[in-house]
Amino acid sequence: MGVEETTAPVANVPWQQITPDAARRLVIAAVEAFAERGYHATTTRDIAGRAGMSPAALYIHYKTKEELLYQISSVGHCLALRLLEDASSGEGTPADRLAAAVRAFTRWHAEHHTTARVVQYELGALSEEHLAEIVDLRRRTDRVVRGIIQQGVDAGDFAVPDLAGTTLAVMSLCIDVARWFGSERRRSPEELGGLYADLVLRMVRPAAC
Amino acid sequence: MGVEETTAPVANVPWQQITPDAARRLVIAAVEAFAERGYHATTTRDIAGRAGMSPAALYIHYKTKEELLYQISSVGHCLALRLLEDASSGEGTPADRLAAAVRAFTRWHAEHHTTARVVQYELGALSEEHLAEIVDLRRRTDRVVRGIIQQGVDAGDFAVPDLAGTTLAVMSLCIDVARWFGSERRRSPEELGGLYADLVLRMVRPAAC
DNA sequence: GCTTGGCCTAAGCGCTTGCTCAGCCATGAC
DNA sequence: GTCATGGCTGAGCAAGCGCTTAGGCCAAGC
Repeated sequence: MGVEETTAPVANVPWQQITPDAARRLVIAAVEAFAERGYHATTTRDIAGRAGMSPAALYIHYKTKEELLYQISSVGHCLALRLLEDASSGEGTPADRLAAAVRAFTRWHAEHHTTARVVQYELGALSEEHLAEIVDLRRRTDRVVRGIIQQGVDAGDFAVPDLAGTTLAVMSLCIDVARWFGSERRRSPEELGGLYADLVLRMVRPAAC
Repeated sequence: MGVEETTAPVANVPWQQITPDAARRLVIAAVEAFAERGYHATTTRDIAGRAGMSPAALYIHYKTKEELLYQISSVGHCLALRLLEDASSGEGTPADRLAAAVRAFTRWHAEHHTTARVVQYELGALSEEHLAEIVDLRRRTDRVVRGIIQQGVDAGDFAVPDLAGTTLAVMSLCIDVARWFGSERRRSPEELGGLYADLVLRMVRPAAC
């Protein structure tokens, strides 16, 4: 509903793939509102108002308020997955690729922290079927990162006693950026990505030398 | 309202300091409900029902639904702060104390992940005055952890290029446990505390030897 | 035995919520 | 011209919300 199946490159302008224009304006308004106050505290009147429409206009483009959330969650998760897959299939050592993945994933959560907040913290409001789809996307995301770390271990570059646990910690660190980013202004998404890539490499590096 | 000022030891039985019994039952019911569905999606009827009372009984013990949230948030933040202060003022090297702090903080977020979820993710629903109080508690919490890391740097035990950023990352890692813990059963709070203490020590350890 | 005060309930008030519906208006095909 | 169509609005419905009120029950104090 509103998303075109496309192999077009991931745009830097967000939500470009959503048409028509009114549907896109609604999604952007919903992201803002959901990020600010949460899904349940946001009214359909508020969303429609931010998009410059009457409440009824929302239901021409989306069957329910939940479908709007699903749209945001779906697009966001697909984007995050593609970011990680790109980093994973890049050039260089496992350390290079892990650093690239963490940098990209962190940057995305910082740069689009409003979207990321909705994507990461409002899963509970999805319907059962929609949630199942999203959970599957998250599993795939996890697998990509675990794969990179596994390769580093196999190559002898990393020393990781608990692969699943370390993967979880790495993902968790990046995701939590969405929670606090914006409340402290001093750090840019790029700087943060660099810092986090460094910290993660330290986590997987062998202790002795 | 319901909290006794006390220097008694932190009890393992949660909410023991809240009297009378009915007020405590309400708090416990509210924690469950808020953690499951979020503050805004929880009704006062649901809370009262879980506590075995009529909706009106809630308002004998708490002026508003928000005051219940504040109670939970306040007690939770004080508890977390005390955990970290205890670890910070303990014996041993900075590395020992940092490990102890991370282990305790992580364990708490895992063991009481329902409470922690409310404490960490429902701040936005607090009133302005209550939020200000809580934000102050969080600043103090942050300072404690930064203090430990600073001591390690001063002693030459740690090599940390960005003190504030690393502190943020350490706290963030522990806090995010509340988001996902419970969805994967395999790990106990103790194991997770050990794993995270190890990962954090790796993050602050000097690279060369 | 009566009063007091703490704790509770049934009923419901005023309001907001997600969502619907009848109808308006610009556009484009014929 | 005319008629269908897609995008939109104003008005409003049924349900559910946070919270209040009037009053009942019962143990403790005198």
